Amino acid sequence: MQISRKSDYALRAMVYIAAWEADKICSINEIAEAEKIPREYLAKILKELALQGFLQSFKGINGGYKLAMPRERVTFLSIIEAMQGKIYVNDCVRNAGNNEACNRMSGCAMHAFWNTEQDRVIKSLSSVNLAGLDYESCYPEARKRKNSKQPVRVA
Amino acid sequence: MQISRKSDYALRAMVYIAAWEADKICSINEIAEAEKIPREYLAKILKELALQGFLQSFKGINGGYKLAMPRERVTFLSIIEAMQGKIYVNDCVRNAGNNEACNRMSGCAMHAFWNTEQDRVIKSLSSVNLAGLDYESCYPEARKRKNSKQPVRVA
DNA sequence: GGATACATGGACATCTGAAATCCATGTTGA
DNA sequence: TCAACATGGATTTCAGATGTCCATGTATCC
Repeated sequence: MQISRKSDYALRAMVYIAAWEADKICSINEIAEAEKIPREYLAKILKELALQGFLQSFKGINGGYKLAMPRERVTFLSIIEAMQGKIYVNDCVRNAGNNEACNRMSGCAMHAFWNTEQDRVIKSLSSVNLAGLDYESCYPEARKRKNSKQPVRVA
Repeated sequence: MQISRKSDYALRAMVYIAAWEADKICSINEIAEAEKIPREYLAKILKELALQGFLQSFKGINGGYKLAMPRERVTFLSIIEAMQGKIYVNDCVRNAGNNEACNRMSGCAMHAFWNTEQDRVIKSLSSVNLAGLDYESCYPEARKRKNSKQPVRVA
């Protein structure tokens, strides 16, 4: 895997939105400025996130975006895959099962390793969600959320 | 990180060479054919690996490459970094410490996660080396190495 | 109802680096 | 002298990531 800038932007935007009260609507301009993300590019990303059900969009003046689902349900992995598609540490793993499988598939000396590594990465990225972050130290200006119980990330 | 095809080729080539007795010299053509790697591209890769001290090259007829150091000393990470340079799961981590550090560095809600993830990946890739692979099942045709004690990969 | 501040959508431009190829040259052993 | 190999460098291809522009639609406010 490689976290593309696009995914990183998406994550930052989602984290930013998640830092505020659930009903606050954040505009593209606001997020772009706060997170130093190219405005037009961010617009694309947010639209995509909305299409994929992560965000709810509001048009017109005072428009913008807010989370479309509870923070607990939004994992890093889901955001990243929404932007980049499925991620793989190595083509060796990506091609497992199809006809482009690596030529020494069955006996590939490294295959077991890549598989293990792949699982580990997926598990890690799945283990963090928007409810498990330390918003206070990151966005002190954000109003505190009502239910501020923060599940600890699985080590 | 993302394992580029180049790194994958390099790994496969190194694994192939490591499967044989230490004094066997493998030609580019031989490796290219066995591992299905574009011949000219592989030539570049092997030359680079030689320059960086992983392989020893032999010119002229019957020329080729053999390992330049004990298999134990060649980790996956070292090969990958030789091909791609330092790897990072996210620019957030790459820029740590320099002036392009992410704008919310100190309070970035995700920074701790990426750091942990980065360490984990590095540790994993460092934990496998050319001495810890199951060559028998992968290269049955390869003559068995003399010292065939195979350290088990750290789980 | 007009001005304003938003999102939308699509086309376009840029840029980068991975991946691959070509070919001319040097080296060695039979 | 030939065959089989490595070396070196220039060049190409190509896709995808990244970013920009602009015309259009929509909701709110005065």
